[in-house]
Amino acid sequence: MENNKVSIYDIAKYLGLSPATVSYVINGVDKVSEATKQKVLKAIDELGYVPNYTARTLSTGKSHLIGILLPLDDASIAFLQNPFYVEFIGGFEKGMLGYNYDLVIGVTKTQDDLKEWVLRRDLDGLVIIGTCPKNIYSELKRLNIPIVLIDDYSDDANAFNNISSNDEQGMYLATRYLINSGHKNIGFIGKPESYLIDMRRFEGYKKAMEEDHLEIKDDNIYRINATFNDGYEIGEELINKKELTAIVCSADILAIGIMKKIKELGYDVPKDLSIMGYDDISYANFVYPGLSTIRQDISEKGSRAAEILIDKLENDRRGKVTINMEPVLVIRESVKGK
Amino acid sequence: MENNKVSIYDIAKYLGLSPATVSYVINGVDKVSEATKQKVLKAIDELGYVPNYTARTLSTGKSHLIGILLPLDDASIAFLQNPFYVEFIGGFEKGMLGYNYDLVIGVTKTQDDLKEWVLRRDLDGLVIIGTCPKNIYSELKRLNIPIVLIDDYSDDANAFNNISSNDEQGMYLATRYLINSGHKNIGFIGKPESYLIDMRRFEGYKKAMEEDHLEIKDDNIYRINATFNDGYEIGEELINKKELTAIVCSADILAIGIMKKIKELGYDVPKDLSIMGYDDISYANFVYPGLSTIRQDISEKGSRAAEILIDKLENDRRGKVTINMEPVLVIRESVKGK
DNA sequence: TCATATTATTAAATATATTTACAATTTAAA
DNA sequence: TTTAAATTGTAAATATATTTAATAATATGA
Repeated sequence: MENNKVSIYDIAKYLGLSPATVSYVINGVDKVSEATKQKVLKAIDELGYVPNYTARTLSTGKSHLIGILLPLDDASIAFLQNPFYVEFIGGFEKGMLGYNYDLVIGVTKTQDDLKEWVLRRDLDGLVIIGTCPKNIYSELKRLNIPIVLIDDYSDDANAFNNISSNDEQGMYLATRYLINSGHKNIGFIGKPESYLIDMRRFEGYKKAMEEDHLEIKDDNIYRINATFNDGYEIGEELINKKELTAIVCSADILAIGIMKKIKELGYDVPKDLSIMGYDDISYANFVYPGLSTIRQDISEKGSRAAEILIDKLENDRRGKVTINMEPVLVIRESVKGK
Repeated sequence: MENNKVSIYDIAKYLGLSPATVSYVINGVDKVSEATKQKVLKAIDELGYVPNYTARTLSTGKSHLIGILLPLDDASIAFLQNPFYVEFIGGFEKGMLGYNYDLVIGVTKTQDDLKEWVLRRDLDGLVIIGTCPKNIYSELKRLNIPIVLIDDYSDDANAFNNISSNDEQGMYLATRYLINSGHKNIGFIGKPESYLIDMRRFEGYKKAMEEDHLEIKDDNIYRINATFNDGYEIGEELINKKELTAIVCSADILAIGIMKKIKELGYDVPKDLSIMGYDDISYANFVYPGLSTIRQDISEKGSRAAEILIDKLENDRRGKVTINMEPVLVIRESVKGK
């Protein structure tokens, strides 16, 4: 094998030392005299040595690789239309700063692939975004590496490190803001029966409504998927329902779709309908009028995920961590007082 | 080292064969009788053997890891507000399907880090998005692995595999569409002197204007960065310049910022100003009115990048590949005939 | 000074898969 | 039946870093 790479053997030979001594210096093992250490450090610099993580992994069993699973399947591709992933990854890398871990992306990994993927690469840890297929959790447990689930609201997820947002509180804030602005007939847009995240948000809506003894009418609940198109398509029905003065949406992208249709039909937001979004994606501010919404700090989620993994891996910490992040009300122009 | 993982040694011992034979079966080396092969395959299945890529990498020198460099620094974070990266990665993974490569994300890698990063992980290939710091190219060459540059319009980039869009043609299409719609006084929004990509787009604008003997006035060129905020801030100036009837923007996000300000001021798009974007990010369709723009197929860029790398790595293909993708005019509602 | 303790260094084993060089066996050809 | 050729298989070397156990060198105390 032609190979110009410098190994600890080269350095050892160059200095007339053994590879072990060089390894000790590199790893800061306090077994080497100061003089020898300096010589080794100098040689590393001179020869341009770069540690080979592959060999290190083989030897230590730690790859310093962390897998991140993005669900890129058809069902969730719409979800990608918001910059969630990149923001998350940015935050994650920030949290990893100073620790030599690399992030391996897994897209379209089915549960069959998943286990093999983790094993063959000796992945040290795993971050999974979104709810997993039901039957994968026992498999995950068996992998025996730290795993952080992001926004997985299933019961199974409770057995893992877990970062999510307090969605009930978030939607409570949204609904309360509408109520406090004088609205009484408030619609809910989302699929509480299909998606756990929507269920939790529905609970917040319900709590606010019941607090003020406002009626929750089932035909004010519009069960559609969280995509622009689904919002766009329901827009006409919403604007034509005159008793409805405001809606809360379980996703900004939905609200943006609804808003677009309403304006195409010649109506005005918020005059003809007040709209609350959820997520505070950047485009919530970019559309006109600016969408009032609930912010969850995605980048923060990323760095918290990194911290959890680092703590597990570097300090061999046991036990599971659950973080429920508090959402914040963001007021722009899509809601009008009544 | 407590270790429950199954190696080819375990399989070899289990069957009374040598590890080499097992390796041959796994790698399809035609040196093993059908009978032995079947026995080995059966044992692999029974014992749940998963090949260890770390050991394989050490032995073969090929890591089957490809690095992707996302520029997450301050200057480009605004660029992230469009879903470019995830769409690109999605396309890339699609192109990689069936080949066992994994994608390692490098964010915030400075050029110092970069070389070490590639070496220590034995990266087989590299994808770099956006223009690199000037002095990094010679370093890249020395890495001696296939590299694909995406949307790098610097001269240095010519020495590498290269995927970009025909931006001149794209902006030509945009400008021509405005001219054909009857506009004569057309502004250009972008920074042709600072960004190579904007320079190329400016060339297309110029070509269309000169073709019809329309004057390019320097005070119709607005040199701002491609962010929502910069667009938003220039909006008022643009709408107040009454002789201007249309503008071409070097990025959708810019056009969206301009549009928002104009509407906040009570003006109408396209009645008071016709606007062309560039990129066709999903939000070009989500805003009201829908933004007419130029589409570049990002996902396609990703899969082409994957194909180039695969071809180099699997077939040991030499030479560099240059792909210039053709843009497409997308007509929505932000342009009005005069 | 000798024995013991401490520090510094090395040889060898380990982690796992691949590959080269070679040995053994079988088949085909002479 | 030999010889040659092809097939099937193995032992050992290799890739690189870590780590254990052992040894060598030095220092300390009696």
